[in-house]
Amino acid sequence: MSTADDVAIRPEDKITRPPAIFLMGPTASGKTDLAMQLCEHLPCDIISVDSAMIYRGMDIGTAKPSPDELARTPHRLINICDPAETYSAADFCRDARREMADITAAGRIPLLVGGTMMYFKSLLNGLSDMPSADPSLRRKLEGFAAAHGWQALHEELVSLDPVAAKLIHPNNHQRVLRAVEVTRLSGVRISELWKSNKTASEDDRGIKDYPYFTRWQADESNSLPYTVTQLAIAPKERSKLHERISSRFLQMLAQGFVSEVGGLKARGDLNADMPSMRCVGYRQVWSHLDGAFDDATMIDKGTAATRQLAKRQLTWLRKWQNLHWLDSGSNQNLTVALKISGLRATLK
RNA sequence: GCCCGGAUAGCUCAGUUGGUAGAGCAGAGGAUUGAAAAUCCUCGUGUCGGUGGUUCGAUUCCGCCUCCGGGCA
Repeated sequence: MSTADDVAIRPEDKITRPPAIFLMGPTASGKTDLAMQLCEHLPCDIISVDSAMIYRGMDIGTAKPSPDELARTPHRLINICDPAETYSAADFCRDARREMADITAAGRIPLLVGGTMMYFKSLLNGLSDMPSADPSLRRKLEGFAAAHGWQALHEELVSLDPVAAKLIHPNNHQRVLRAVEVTRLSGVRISELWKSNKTASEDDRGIKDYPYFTRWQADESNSLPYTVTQLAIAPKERSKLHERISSRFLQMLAQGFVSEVGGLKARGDLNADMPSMRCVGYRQVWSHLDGAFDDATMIDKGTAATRQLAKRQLTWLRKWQNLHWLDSGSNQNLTVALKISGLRATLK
């Protein structure tokens, strides 16, 4: 296995690593518009980094670009799954790398645009080599939890992997389950695969009850072989973002969001627990169609969920390294983005 | 006009047998390795509608006033 230095200091890498651009930002910040503008000035092809736009038939609620826009500026990794399917960060890494290589081979620049920060992070740093989800094992573990309590499954994790058990809150069923799953399938503790450092908590914000923390250490053999310009866009004021979220949600409703969800519901093979139907907006409209609450409540809950999503996206971005910030309200973003990318020489 | 309820955190409400108060939601901060638009953690001082009275002490009891429901005329 190579170390960070092996890779970082090879001078030819600096020369041979092709360019790529990341454009990140919270929902409703204007990413798509800016990306399409960039495409008019750079030889870029867009790859969507969005865990909801992957689904076919989920157009209005995911704020997917219109067919017109897609015809003019194609987006890769949109409409690649049926809403009954699941997709993962690992699937994304594999697909995105394939598309990036394809774009690069054509002499063009991959422009990755989206709001799924976990996907960006995984792509950039690489995921550790661990087994993927095993539905039948998950069913078994969920059954165990249903019978004996989630606390019991967490106790199981304490015996299998005490470090992970310490890092994963017992209430976080999803991650407790995953940690047990990995150990059961691979025989290796997930905390080893994370390459966790057992360290005194130097940085204990948010995890002060936990005496360990981990760093997501890039596996250099896995990390992205590109020279990446990383851009983030958001309004300066949170209140401005909230306004944009609210007006965009109303606009989605005016475009027929409720009947879009109604159509998906009418298929009969989808349910509210699937990842696709847990997406922001879809979940609230689904419940509304079930009669759980009226229009006004659905709008309140839908916009609140969107605001919460945006907040979590900003939490990722706030600590992101090597990020260049753009203000959604500015009209200089295109100029600034071109300048930062250092790719003026390739202007069309 | 009269009677009965309400008036407490941004919202919906609980509560204090009189010792200045707490839930849910919203909001803020954080975590984040195959579900990630997911999942989870942390954070609650607010003239307890106004005003006068009783009291050592009133958000709590009493009077009046204002506003909002509902009922009767």
